[in-house]
Amino acid sequence: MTQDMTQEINNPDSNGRRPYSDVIERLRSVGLRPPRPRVGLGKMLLDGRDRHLTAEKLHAEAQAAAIPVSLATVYNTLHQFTDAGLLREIAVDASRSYFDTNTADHHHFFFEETGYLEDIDGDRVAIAELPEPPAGTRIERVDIVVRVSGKT
Amino acid sequence: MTQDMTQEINNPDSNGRRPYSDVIERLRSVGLRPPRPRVGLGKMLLDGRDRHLTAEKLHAEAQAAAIPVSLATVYNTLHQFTDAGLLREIAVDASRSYFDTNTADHHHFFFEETGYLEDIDGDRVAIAELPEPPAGTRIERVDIVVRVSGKT
DNA sequence: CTATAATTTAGAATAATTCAAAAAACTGTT
DNA sequence: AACAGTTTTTTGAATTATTCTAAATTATAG
Repeated sequence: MTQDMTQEINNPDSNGRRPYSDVIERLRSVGLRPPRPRVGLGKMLLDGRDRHLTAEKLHAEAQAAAIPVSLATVYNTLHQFTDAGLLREIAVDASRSYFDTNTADHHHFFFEETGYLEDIDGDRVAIAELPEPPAGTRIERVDIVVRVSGKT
Repeated sequence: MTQDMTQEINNPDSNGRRPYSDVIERLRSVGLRPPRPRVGLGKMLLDGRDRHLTAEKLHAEAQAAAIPVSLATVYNTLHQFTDAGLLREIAVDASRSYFDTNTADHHHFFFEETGYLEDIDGDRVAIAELPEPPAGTRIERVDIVVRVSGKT
């Protein structure tokens, strides 16, 4: 390897695209450096698709995509991204953590049988009334989970 | 012990109260038999107080109340009660399961720093608009979690 | 290119929960 | 009150998700 990876990563690839630079910029903008595993995961997580992933699933996908990251790094990265506001953590199932690549205002359908999550755009829900937050606190977020089950 | 426990349990105690019979009736009404550990936990869970408990906390309370149940039984019982509709399971924190003794229509404040949960009566919240459930499904429940954090 | 700091890694450790097999308790029937 | 059949509980091991730790690697600034 004659050329170092920092360069290779930022330059246009053989198709003329610059596959990593967007991710690197986003990472930089939230104060995260761009080591290769983090960038690799960033590319999978921050490509604009709205997805709900567990750490295990992301790890498996990374392996499949020939991005060799350890599970510990997957966990670290998910939490770093969440802290930086690039992801959101959702609690629906008590035993697994789901990370949501959609950080816009939105809510979820939760399919009780399958554990599947589906986004509900924020503008399709209207909360007409909500109590004041307890004294000394401020509302960070309102999460709505609509639990549905198959009619059968 | 000359008298068997089944009787003792159903009869008025020395204060003239019948501490177990209500619980036993409720269990029976949902198809659960009244073995002693289950009744003991039922007494702690179904006494009308609105509480949010983890399995560990309930186990500790039971020990403290001289109701010797194993942790496995606590888990079994919590799930049986939940399946029977006597409790509700809440997912807010990914790592712990909370069981809610309040099964009426209501929602929650979640204090992010402490993990504490506070009830919001169902009539203090109004949802003006909600999308149709996905085809082939029916809404089981709408859970709203208002995440708050200390102003400091 | 080197020194320093940050990051990743593998694997051990932890925490919550579930499972499995044996022991105990409950039920309905005599 | 005793019996047989079933349910429930128990203990401790097993599992699963996640976190931690120390060493090795990689990135950054000078």
